[in-house]
Amino acid sequence: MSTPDPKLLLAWYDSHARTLPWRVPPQPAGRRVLPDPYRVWLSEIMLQQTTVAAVKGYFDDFTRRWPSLADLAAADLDDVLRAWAGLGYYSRARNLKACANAVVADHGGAFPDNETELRKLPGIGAYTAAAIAAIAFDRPAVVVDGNVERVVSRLFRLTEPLPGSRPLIREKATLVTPNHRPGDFAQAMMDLGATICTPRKPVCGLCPWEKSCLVAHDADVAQFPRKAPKTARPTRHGTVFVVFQADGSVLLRKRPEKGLLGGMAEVPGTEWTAQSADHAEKFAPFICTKWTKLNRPVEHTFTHFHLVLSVWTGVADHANQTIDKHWWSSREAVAGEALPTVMRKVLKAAEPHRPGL
DNA sequence: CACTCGTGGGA
DNA sequence: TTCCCAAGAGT
Repeated sequence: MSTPDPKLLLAWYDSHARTLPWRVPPQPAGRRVLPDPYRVWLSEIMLQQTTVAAVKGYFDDFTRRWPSLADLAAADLDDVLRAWAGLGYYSRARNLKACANAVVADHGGAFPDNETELRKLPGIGAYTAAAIAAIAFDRPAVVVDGNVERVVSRLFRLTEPLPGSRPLIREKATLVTPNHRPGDFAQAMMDLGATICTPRKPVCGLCPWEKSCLVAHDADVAQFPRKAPKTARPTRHGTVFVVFQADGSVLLRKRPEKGLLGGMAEVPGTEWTAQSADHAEKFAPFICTKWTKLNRPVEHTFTHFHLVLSVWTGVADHANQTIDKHWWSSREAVAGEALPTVMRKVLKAAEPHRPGL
């Protein structure tokens, strides 16, 4: 069995590359056209643990609104958070803004072209530094993401489960990464992982590396890469209060800057705890005389826990009361708030109780 | 090193 | 329905 030949993968990529908004298509032999580093960086941040389908719309919105790095550096963080709402992993949005500021302040507004300097920027880890160096600057960086882990684990039939196998995966990835067209090679690995060497039902018959793959003809290709067993997801409980005014506006507040959903908007509520302690009456702000508890709680599953929220709704007794660190969001404004998906679920559940329908 | 940190879609 | 997962980073 021969070592996987980069030329075979690059030839496959030349005819099968996905067309993506942040990408420059593979060029004819001898030509090299590099993409805008700003767009490469933005796409890489958005794509961290996030599907291409989910990213596309956000990428279009961001690049339309902030066409250049300088535009993003000049933006308000809260505007960036509002634009990011729904995409998840919100620390990415904060680091995105911090990174834009740092590149302007410390690098004259141009991204550094090497992994070492890229790695020092907020939100850019080992993978993203290598990806930007390779894709935006065509540097021969070893790019190891989830796709590469899967492809390499299969090519070399690595039986040790993740994450323990990572050092060996990197070693093998280094072995196959060429000095020629490293940017296209990195993107080719991702396209291969996304369209051929997929997690569940890989299409080995269409793979340019089938002949050099040690598991292509196994019955259990999809069992690679092997992974350590996952721990069970606990359930947390909380109570939230959807307070309306007669004009249909709703009371919101801002979550703490750090931690889960950091800096995002929410309706007021209790802490989320393991016990379903319903201290609702004690917590409820004294701005509504009458409260209604929804029959059905709102449920939402995060990466590491499941959340069950009891939802109480009420209409404020007096118009435009000022409440410290809260604000009233009008019907028109709610859509543009930095509300994470779980809070949009809460508002949707309370919608039948909103005045002035 | 192990844990935190979102979401929507597909099987 | 339930589970898994998708171009990881920060601590």
